Amino acid sequence: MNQLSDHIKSIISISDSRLELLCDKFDENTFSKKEHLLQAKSKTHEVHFILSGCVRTYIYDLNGVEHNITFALENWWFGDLQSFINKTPASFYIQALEETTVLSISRRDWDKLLNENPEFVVYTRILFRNTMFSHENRILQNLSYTAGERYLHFLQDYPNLSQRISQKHIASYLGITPEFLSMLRRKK
Amino acid sequence: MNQLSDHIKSIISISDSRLELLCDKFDENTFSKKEHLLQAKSKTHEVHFILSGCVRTYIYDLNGVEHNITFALENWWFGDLQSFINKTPASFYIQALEETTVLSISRRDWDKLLNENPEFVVYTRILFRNTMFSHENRILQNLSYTAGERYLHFLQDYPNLSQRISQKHIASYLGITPEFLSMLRRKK
DNA sequence: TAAATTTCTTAAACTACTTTAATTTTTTTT
DNA sequence: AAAAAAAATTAAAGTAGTTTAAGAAATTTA
Repeated sequence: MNQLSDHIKSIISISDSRLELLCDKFDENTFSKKEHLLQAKSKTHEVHFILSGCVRTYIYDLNGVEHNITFALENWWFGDLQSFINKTPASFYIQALEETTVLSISRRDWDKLLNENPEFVVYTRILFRNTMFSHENRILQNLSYTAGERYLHFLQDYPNLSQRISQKHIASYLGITPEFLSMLRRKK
Repeated sequence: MNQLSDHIKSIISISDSRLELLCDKFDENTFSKKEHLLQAKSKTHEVHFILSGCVRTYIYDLNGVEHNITFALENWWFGDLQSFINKTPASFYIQALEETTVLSISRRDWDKLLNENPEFVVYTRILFRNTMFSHENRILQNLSYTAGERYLHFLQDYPNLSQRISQKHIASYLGITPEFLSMLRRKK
C-alpha cells in the first residue's frame, strides 16, 4: 500500500484488511520548504508520519534563542506529543526544512483507532517506548560527551542528514554555535 | 492499602478488588545505604516502586567518569526500562542513596498483569508517557539553560532532595563538577 | 569519641566553547 | 545571469566551566 503500512508491518503483525482500515484515517499533506506545520501556543490537532522530506522541531529560550530539539525524516513520526496527548497549547515550533509530504491523523481519529483497533494500541505503545528510550540515550550522551564527540554521534545517528540541512541547524541541535561547529569540522 | 495502590488510584480509576489483585504481584525489599540494586551488564529482572528512601541511576562514560542520569524518591518508579523491556543487559547502575524500601515486580508478573489486567495497561501507558515527556523537557532544559539555571530548576523539580543527597551527586546530574557547583552556591 | 574517610570549599591556572565582526561561499530570488 | 540574502569560515577576545591541589568541614567507622 504505502510507506506507513510498511512501517506498521515492520513493528507489529496485522492482517492486510485491518491495516487498510487503519491507514484509511490518514490524510496526505504537503508543506513547502520553510513552511511551519506548528507554531507554539497553538493547539496541536494532528501528528504526522513523513513520506518524504524533513522537518525540525524547535523552541525559543528565555533569551529568544532558537534550539532545535529534534529532526524527523522519511518514515518517522513527529508532532508535539505533549500538546497532542494532553490537549494543551503547543510549546514547540515545527518547520519543514525541505518540501515535505506527510500523512496526518487528527486527535479524534487517533482516539477512534485506539478504541477500535487493538493493533494500533500495540503499535503506538512500541513507538512511544522507543521514543522514550532514544530520549534517555540523548540525555546520557549530553552528560558524557564533548561537542566534538556529539557531532560524530550525530553523523552516525542521522546518516546523510548532514548533507540535507544547514550546519547552523546541526549546531543548534548539538547545543553549540555554528562558528564552533565550523571549527570542529576543520580540525577533523 | 498501601502507597502503591494510592498512586495507581491517583492515575486511573479501578475497583478496590481489582486493585488488590494487581498489588498482590509485588514483593517488598529493603536495601541499605550505598547498596546496589542493579549493576550494568547484568540482566534486569525487576522494576521497582519506592515506598521510602531514594536511589540514583548512573552510567560510566568512556573515561570511567560516573554520570547520574536520574534520581528516584518515594512514590516513584525506577529501573533500567530498556533492559527490562527488551531483555537486554543493563547499561545502568542503580544504587540506594539512603536505606530504601521498594515494591518490586518481576518481568513475568509484569507481563501477566498486562495480559490479565486492562487497568494496568492504561496505568503503565500513562507512566511511560509521562516519563517520555519529562525526558523531553530535560533535553530542552539542557539546551536552553546554563548550569546555574539548571541548578535552580533542579531545586524546584526535586524539592528537599538537595538536603538528602550529597552535592557531588547533584553536580553529576547537572553535568558539572562539584567544585563549580560549590562556586555557584556561594555566589547565589 | 577518636580516627579515618568522604565531602565541601577556595583559588589559581587552564580549556572548551561563545561572542563579535569581517570576509567568502552558497543558495535563493528576481 | 545578476542581485540579494543566507550560510559558512576565520580569527581574536572573552567567559563558563574544568582541573589541580590543598585545607576545612562533615560523616562514617572503629
